[in-house]
Parts: sequence; structure tokens; C-alpha cells
Amino acid sequence: MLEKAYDPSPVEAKWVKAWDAAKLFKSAPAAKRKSYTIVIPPPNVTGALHLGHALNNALQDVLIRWRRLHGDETCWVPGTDHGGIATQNVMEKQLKKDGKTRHDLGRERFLEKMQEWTKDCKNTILGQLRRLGCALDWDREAFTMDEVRAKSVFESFKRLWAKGLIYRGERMVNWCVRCGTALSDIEVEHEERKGHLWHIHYPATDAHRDIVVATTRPETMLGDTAVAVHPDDERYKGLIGAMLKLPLTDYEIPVIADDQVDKDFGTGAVKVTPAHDPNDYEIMLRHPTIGSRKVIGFHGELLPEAGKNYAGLSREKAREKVVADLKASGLLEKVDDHRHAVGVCYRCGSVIEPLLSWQWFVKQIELAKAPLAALEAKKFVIHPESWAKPYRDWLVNIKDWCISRQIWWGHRIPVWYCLDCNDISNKEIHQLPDLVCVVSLSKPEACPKCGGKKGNFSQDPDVLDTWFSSALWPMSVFGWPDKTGDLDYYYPTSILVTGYEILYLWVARMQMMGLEFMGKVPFTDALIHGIVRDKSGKKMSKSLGNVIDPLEMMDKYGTDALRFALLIQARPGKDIPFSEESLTGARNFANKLWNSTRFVLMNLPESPSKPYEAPNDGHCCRELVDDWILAEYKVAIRHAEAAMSAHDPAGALAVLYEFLWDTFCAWYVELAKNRLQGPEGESKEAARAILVHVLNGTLKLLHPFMPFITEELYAALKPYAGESARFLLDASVPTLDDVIVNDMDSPRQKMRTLSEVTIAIRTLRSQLNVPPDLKISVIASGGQDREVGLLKEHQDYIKPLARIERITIDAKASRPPHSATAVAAGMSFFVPLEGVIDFAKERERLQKELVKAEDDVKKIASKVENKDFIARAPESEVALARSQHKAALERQSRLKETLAILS
RNA sequence: GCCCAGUUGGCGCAGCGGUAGCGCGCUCCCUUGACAUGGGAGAGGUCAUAGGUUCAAAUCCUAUACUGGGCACCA
Repeated sequence: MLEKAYDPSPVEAKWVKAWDAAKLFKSAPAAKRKSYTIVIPPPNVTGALHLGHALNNALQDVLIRWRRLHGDETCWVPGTDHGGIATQNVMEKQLKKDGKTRHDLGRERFLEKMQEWTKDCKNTILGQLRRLGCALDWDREAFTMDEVRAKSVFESFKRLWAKGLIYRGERMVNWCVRCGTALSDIEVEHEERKGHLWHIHYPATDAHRDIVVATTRPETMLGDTAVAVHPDDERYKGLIGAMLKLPLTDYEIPVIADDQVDKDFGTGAVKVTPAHDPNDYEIMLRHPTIGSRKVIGFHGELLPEAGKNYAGLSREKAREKVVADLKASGLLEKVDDHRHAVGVCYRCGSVIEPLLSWQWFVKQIELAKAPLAALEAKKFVIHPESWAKPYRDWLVNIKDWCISRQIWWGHRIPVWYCLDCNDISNKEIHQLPDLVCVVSLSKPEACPKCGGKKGNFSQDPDVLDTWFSSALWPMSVFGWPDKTGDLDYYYPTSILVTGYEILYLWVARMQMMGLEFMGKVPFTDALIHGIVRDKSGKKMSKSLGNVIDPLEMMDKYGTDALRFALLIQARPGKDIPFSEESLTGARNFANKLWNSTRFVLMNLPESPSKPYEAPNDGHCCRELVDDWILAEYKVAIRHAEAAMSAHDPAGALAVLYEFLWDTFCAWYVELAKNRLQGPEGESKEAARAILVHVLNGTLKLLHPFMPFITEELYAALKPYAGESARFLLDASVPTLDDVIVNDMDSPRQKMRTLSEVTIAIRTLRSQLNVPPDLKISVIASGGQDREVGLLKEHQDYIKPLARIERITIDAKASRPPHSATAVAAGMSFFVPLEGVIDFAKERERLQKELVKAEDDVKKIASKVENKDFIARAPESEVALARSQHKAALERQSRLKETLAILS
């Protein structure tokens, strides 16, 4: 016998172990079966999993289990990502605690430590995924930096290089001075911040007049090489070509004209700092004579070129000093408040410094063509569709991808520099132009240029952007570049499930790489989900202290409850406001499921002689409520299937929740009690058969969402349901064809009428404070043949639910004195309540009912009395409205009648 | 600045052309042999605003206002 309340922990532990031991989630290419494949978005090895991971993986698990129960050969590939900068930062923070930097350890020792950390972290993460119940094929575990993946990375680099799609060049890059590396454009986040607009006088050398420029970064003026104005700007026409004295320096800079200058912003004159601003760099390319001067270094420090007063200062200190010095020399016109977007590092939040440096890039325009075509041809579909446009726009406006990172943790760039041709001893690689190089995994034999001495090479010290290896993930996990059977069978994968925050960073790049190297999309669909936020919609973060730990929630409420709470709220593409309260409802549902099964089991023989047959229309002793629940069950299946097809697991779950709780438990189980408590016989057996089969099917449908509890209950119900599968996942879900119901409509209509009557009498009881243990008698009066007949036949349904002792059905019965009245289904139900009833109260109650009824009549009458409605609305609508009108009138007149008697 | 999404009871969300639904919260009643992690009943919404289409609009269209997001940024 099951416990009274569901206790998740032992159940979860048991099944995690059993699934694992049975290798339940193992997949192998199966020629005859359709493959359904998902590659996990590999979590970074930066620590433990958070709620976002829980949601992401729960969603994938739902899809995988759902498809498997539908007969597909499902394969879900687990793995982790080395996580480049993010992971290196974690380690550097740890070192910092001991007052050390990575340079104290040296590259080799540092990487050893990283490997150790990674090993631990991987175990933690994979263990958590197991606990979440994820149906991952554990034998396929991959890591973005393991041997197989390293081969994929090298091969793709080599091929792109051979095609001229990878190049090394000097560009204005986004430099994070804290992380000490270049970043790609999408790794920069733009934050709106309060700032200032400093207005600075730049005197003309002839001393006749000066120009005032407006800037948000005064410290960069030390590197100005020009002031630009719009060619049509009348204010500055005479000054174009004139020279200005650059304050605080000895430099003289020209006034130039450039179309890009906005006359209406600031003073209409822009200081031009080509070395530290992407736009100014562009201006320099159009006006090469102005040249550029670098005044800020890679550590965010002011360089000697900035002048001896400033050299060595940080960017922040330099700003303060420049402003102070300008003020002192009277050149600061004014300071305005100014809100503007500041680029910050997506990993550490430091302000990005645009700097010129030599980096490796992937040409994107060519590579973006195939993904755009795939999108156009619907070979790749994004759900929800609203993300397709931003995705396309990004690909259309794509810029080259900077792939080199000046960190240690990652795939080392497979490029070697000939030490005979290049002098690379003095500076860092990213500051050296035009190097002679060879692309090779290991040290090359000879230099293609000088034929140089054997082995006199040095490898590029930098590593590849972590997203470079991630981009290959759907291929590399199946062994690419080797031609493997797995790749043949599983690629393209079925669907990618991820958050919208990495749509460009990752999804777009996988499409590019997949199409480039495989000629096919890496996945045909992408399911984009939202971010898990706190109750008030804020992002969860350690600094805000609003983080909810999924493990803690799993301990407290159970894994299935956590999954349920996340999944039911995971409306397509929408963020999820999450709080601990979300979990109580989920836990309660699990308990409801548990207890409904407990109830069914309690009412079955201890050991079944044989399993119950699946219900069908020829079944003996079927009655109305049986036909009804099967019809409802079928509708639920249809709706759940439709929602899943529409990539809306939350919708499917809502359907199943409602069916189990509000339909199956609230009505069917309650009504089955009649028969279950009665004598053994065919009617009882019929009820048992239906309870078992509908519940069993519902468990299966719910299994993808709540795998543990359903597995446990399925096991308990198995002997009665005639199930032979060892695990629920090896069974199959009920399909629409399995549920045979000839007449869907009539049982549902009949039950609607009966429940209407039940509710009306319950309401009466409640409003008149009739004690629950007081059984009442009811006299049903009036009504059409259909309703009266139905009531006669099925009064046993109503009696226990409304706690009625006796129902007298007499079309002509009149209201006995001392009785209250309920009106439903075109009938009046008189409830004699001598001594209990308060007539004033009853009048008041009926008056309220009447107001409502009159309201109803009015609303519907406005339709029925509308000639245009009758003439233009579909016939079925008109007929429906007419019958509604009739029913409303009937109700109204019955209430009026009763009130008349009472007053 | 451009684009997208949202605006429905106190809160969080469904519904997306035919008389407004769910969960939580709230009020009242109930420990009745599955479940108080439960049951029953109830209060609470002119579905952001203004126009339009339609016999009929929360639902379609157009504006507006807020909110959130994406992209691009003018120093």
C-alpha cells in the first residue's frame, strides 16, 4: 500500500539508480526507427547548475521522453563546455584569494589546475542532471575540450583557413581590460548609464576663434588627431582645414569635414580619437592623413604618448585629472548630464575599451548566406516565431567574428610562427603585424617561406573563443570530422532547446558551421525559452541575493515538483517569474496524483487474477459516467498532443493537470465510489477497469513532465493495467486510436446537465449554511423530458455529491412550505428545510440569483432579437443562441415564481 | 532611433471572433474511509486607451500610452 503522502526522495533515488543500471537512455542508430535527437546546450564548467539549467534541461527531457513514448529512437547527448573566459575567471578569483595571479603559476601549472577543477565540476553537473531525471545517453558524454572535440576544432579551423575564411588582421576590437582579452561584438553588452557630456574648448592656432567639442570620454582627448564637423554646417564652414591646438598637449590637429557628423548633437563638432573609438577609427580610414595616436594601453593604463602628466594613470584617474586640468586652464565650457549606453564585458561587467590590435577573425558574410537560405526555406524553424526576425537581422548585418582570446583556458590557436622569419620576442602577439605562420596541430616541420630550420616555431599563445568549439557541438559530439555512423543517423538533430540570450552567440553560429561543413542544418527546429526570474521579474543574481537553488528546492519539494513548477510556467518564449510559492502548487499536484493512484489501488483486489482489459464500447456494464470519462480522456489526449506539436509543453501540461484533477478526480473518482463500495459484480469491475486504464494512460502522458512519481505509480499499477514494460519509458502513450468512444458528445452533454444540478444544490446548501452532515431531500419539479429522464436515470450520481437522502422527481410537484429552491437544467429543486431555513435570507439569495438570470436573458436576448444576427450569423450559432435564450427565460421565470410565493 | 512582444480579477498567467478562465491569495463552511499537500461554496474583471472592421471583438485592423526585450548607437 502506498504511503498517505508522496515522499519524493526515496522514490527519486531508487529510479535514478535503476534507470542508470539498466542504461535506459542508451541510444544506437536504428535503421528502422525515426531518430529524435537533441544535443544538450553544454553547461559551462563554472560551478553548480542554476534554475535556468533546470528549466532548459527539464524542457529537453520532456521532448525526449515524449518522443520516445511515441516510438522514436531518441538520443539526448550530454556534455559540458570548457567555458573559456567565464571558467578562467572562476579560477582566477580562487587564486586571488591566496593573493596569486595565473602568471604566478605559469601557463602549464595553471592549466593543470583548470583540468582538476573541470573534472570536479563536470561530476557535479552531470550528477545534478541525473538528479533532475534527465534521460541523457550517459555513454555519449562529451566535453568541448576533450580529444574528439579538439580534432573537430582543428579541422574546422584548417578548412576555414584554407578557404580564406579565417584571417589575421589589425582591427578595432572590444578589449576587456579586466579579463585582458579581446571580445567579439556580441560579447559586449550595452548598459544605459548616467554619464556626462563635457564641453571642451579647442583653441585655433591663429587664436581668432576656437571650437567647442562635446565628449563623454574626456580622457581620450589626449589621443585626438582631428576635430570633425559636418561639411554643410554653416557654423564651422570657414574653419575646415584650420589647425587647432589640442589642450593639455603640444599637438596641433586639423579640423576636417565628414558626413557622418551629426550637426544637431552636442556642438556639432566631434573630437576624433582614431585609436580609441570605433567611429573615429572609421573617420581616420576616410581621412588617412590625420593618423592615430594610442594613449590607452591593454591594461587600461594611460601610455607615455598621453604625456608625462598622465602616463601610468588608470582610465578613471586620467579622466579626473584631464577634467581638473581643463577646468584649471579655463577650457572647460560646461558639463551636462547625459545618459548613454556603455559597452561592458558580458563576463565581468567591466567597461570595454575599444583598442586597435592584431587578432584572428572569421569572415562572416559568406558563412551567413546558408543559414539565411535555410531560414527562408523553412529548413530551420525557430519557435516561437517572433525570434526569427531578430535572428535574420543579425545574420544580415553580421560583422566579422573575432575568435582569438588572450587567455589560457581554451583551444590553443593552431597556428605556428616561424622564428626565423618573425621576431616575436618583444611584444605580445596581438600587437605584432604581418607574421609568417603555418596552420598546424603540432609543431610544423618546415617554414613555407624560408624553408627554415626544423622545428624552429612558436605556437600562437592565444586561444579560440569558447563559442568556436560550441559552434561545432552538434557535429563534434557525433565524431565529426570522421565519417561516423552516428553522424549519419543522428545528424541533423531534431531540435535545439535554449534561451534567447544565446540565439546569436550560439544558435546562429551552429547553423553557420553545420551548413558549412555538413551541408545540412545542425537542427531543424529551435525551441527558445525564457529566463527564470525572481517573483518581481528581476534576473536572479548572487549580488541581488534573490537566487533560488534548484537542489534545495528538489530536496524540499521533490524533483517532479520543481520540474512541474518550471514547466507549467514555461509559456513559449516567455520569461518565468519564479518563487518558492510556485513549488507548493506543484508539490500538491504530485500528491494529488499519488493519492488518486492510492485510491485506485485501494479499490482493487490485492493480487489480480488477470489484468483489466482496455475499455471499449462493447464493454459490459458501461454506464454514462464511463463513456463520459473516456470522452474527456480522449479530448485531453488530443489537446495535449496538439500542444506538444505546437512546441508548447506548458500548454500540454496544463491540459493534463486539469484533466487529472478537475475531471478525473473531482468527478469520475467521486462517482465511481458508488460502485466501488457496492457489491462485487460486473459494474464494479467495469469501473475498476476504467479507473486503471485512464489513470495508467494519464501517468504515461504525465511521465515526460514528472518522470519519477509516474514511474513509481506506473510500477504499482502495472499488474492491473496489463503492462509488461520494465520501465514506463519502454511502454507507449495512449493514442487517440486507442481510446474507443463512439459517441463523444452525448455523454458530455448529459454529464454537464447532471453536474449543473449537483452544483446548484451544493450552492444552495452552502449559501443557506446547511450543515455538511445533514442529508437533505429534494423535490425536482418541472423540466423537459430529456432532463427529467436523465435525472431519473442518474439520480444516484447527484445524491452522494450533493449529500442528498432522497430525490422525488415529479414534474407537477409544487413547492412545499419551509423549503429553499434551486433552479438548474430547466427544473426547480425544492429542498424542505424546516427549522434550518431563514426566509429572509432565502429571499435575498433568490433575488440575487434573479438579477443574474435577468442579466443573462438580456445579454442573450440582444442577440436573438437582432435581425442582422439571425440573418447573418451561422445557423448553428443562431440555434445555440435560441436554446440559450429559452433556458435563460425558463430560469428567470422559475426564480420569479418562487420569489412570488415567498413574498 | 529602428524593430518585436506584452498590457485580462490583489499577484502570476491562459484564452485569441460567438454570454470572461486557471493557479496563488482572500471570505465562509467542512477533519465525510484517496488526498486538509484535501473538499464544497463565494467575493473579485466595462480584458490599457481611442477609433475602425463585423450581425458579433478580450480575440482582427489602425493609432496612442505605458512595460519588457532585441538591434543600432551621436562624440
